[in-house]
Amino acid sequence: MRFTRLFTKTRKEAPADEPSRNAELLIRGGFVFKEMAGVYSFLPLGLRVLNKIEAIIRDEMNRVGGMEMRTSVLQSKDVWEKSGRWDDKVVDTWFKTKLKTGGEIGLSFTNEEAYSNILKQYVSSYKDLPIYPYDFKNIFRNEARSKSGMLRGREFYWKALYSFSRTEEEHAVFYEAMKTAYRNVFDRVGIGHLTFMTFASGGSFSKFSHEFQTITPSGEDTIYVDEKAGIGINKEVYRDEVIADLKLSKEALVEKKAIEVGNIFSLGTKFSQPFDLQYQSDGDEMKPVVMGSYGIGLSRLMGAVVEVLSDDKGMVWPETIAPFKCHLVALEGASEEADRLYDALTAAGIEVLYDDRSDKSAGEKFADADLIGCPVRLVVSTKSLAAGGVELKGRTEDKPRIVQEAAIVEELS
RNA sequence: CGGGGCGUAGUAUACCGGUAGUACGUAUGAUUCGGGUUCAUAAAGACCGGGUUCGAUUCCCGGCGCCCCGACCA
Repeated sequence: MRFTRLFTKTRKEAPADEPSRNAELLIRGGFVFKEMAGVYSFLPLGLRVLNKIEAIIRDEMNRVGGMEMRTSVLQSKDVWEKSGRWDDKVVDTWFKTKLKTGGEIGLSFTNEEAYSNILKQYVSSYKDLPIYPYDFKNIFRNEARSKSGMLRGREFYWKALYSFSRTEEEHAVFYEAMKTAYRNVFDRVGIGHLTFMTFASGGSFSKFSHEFQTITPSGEDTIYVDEKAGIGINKEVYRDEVIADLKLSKEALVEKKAIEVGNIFSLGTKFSQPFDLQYQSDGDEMKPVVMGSYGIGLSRLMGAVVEVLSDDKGMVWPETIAPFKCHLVALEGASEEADRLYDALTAAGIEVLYDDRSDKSAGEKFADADLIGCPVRLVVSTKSLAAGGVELKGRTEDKPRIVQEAAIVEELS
């Protein structure tokens, strides 16, 4: 991608009304556009990152047997009345509106009801189970106070998977597989070392739910972490008996602020009962389906990555989700060589953001490269050519090294 | 939802009851060419509604919006 073809621009100054680090950098870098509080549009650079995160999650969900589909955003009232969650006194974050014909509808704020309602039509036998459908979609919550940039939105993009199992035992096996899948996701997007599986309140069907909490001072949640054991306990269940139950010691637990980047939940028959979601067993008995829910907020995850991996110059994207693998800077007097290099890299399938602007100073281009945060920066200039090739520098490295032009493609492959 | 703060060019800010100033960005022309170079010129602005006043961007009221603290958060 040529820089001159991107319609977004970087900004030197941070918006005054965005004190959160993630939104500040994402807006300055031209990754997102703020529509209103808690609502962001994804610009070309931001969408590339979001798509890469999505691809990683999709891959991990498919590996555990997930089946991607897409539930609707508009939801009818009667479906939600079955679970009792249509009532504003029960759920106060609804966005509701009316149909021309008079009916009331809502914009989905979660998916349990939608899935239960759909599956009621398709599940009737033990042969139909287990199944693990999931989707990526925009979710709407009328938050009284959205905040912290991408971390708590009114409209956000998430992945939700629901498991439909025959028995508690079958559910438990899948639940464990999802723990691993989630670990993989956070490792692959580059924040695994800061992300801890955290025990949180479980509701009526299990002792605990599990949250995946990424440690950062800007986090909203308070957790107690045993870094050695790789386990955390959410403040909401931080009690002596819980610590003992998890075989942890109070001395090893350190209080930290963290962002909840994902959670997994055993639902039991909480939703299958009101939706009458049952199956006929091989012993000819009617049994309720055992459910679980597994969510990851992708837009929040993207914000969390920025929050924990950025430095004073800008964003620092892990290669797996960077908008481009390398940022090629052409300086005065080397545009022909830079063009050639861009073509060679592109032909080799390497993603390049090529700063081909002819009216910007070197300093400005370097500042933009740091802000945008691609893992590798290449500089082609008369100076680099005189030194024998192209300058290559990792985003977090101080000093560049010279690589021969002919060796660059191999170096980056 | 309770409390607090704030709404001025695209962005960041200043002043003011009487012609709204600056910087960044943008445009044009020079200049410079390895960490946001320098200079000239130009375009571009008071959230909405009401009130007070000869006159309101400024004061008052209401609305809307934004930010922060708290509450809430499958």
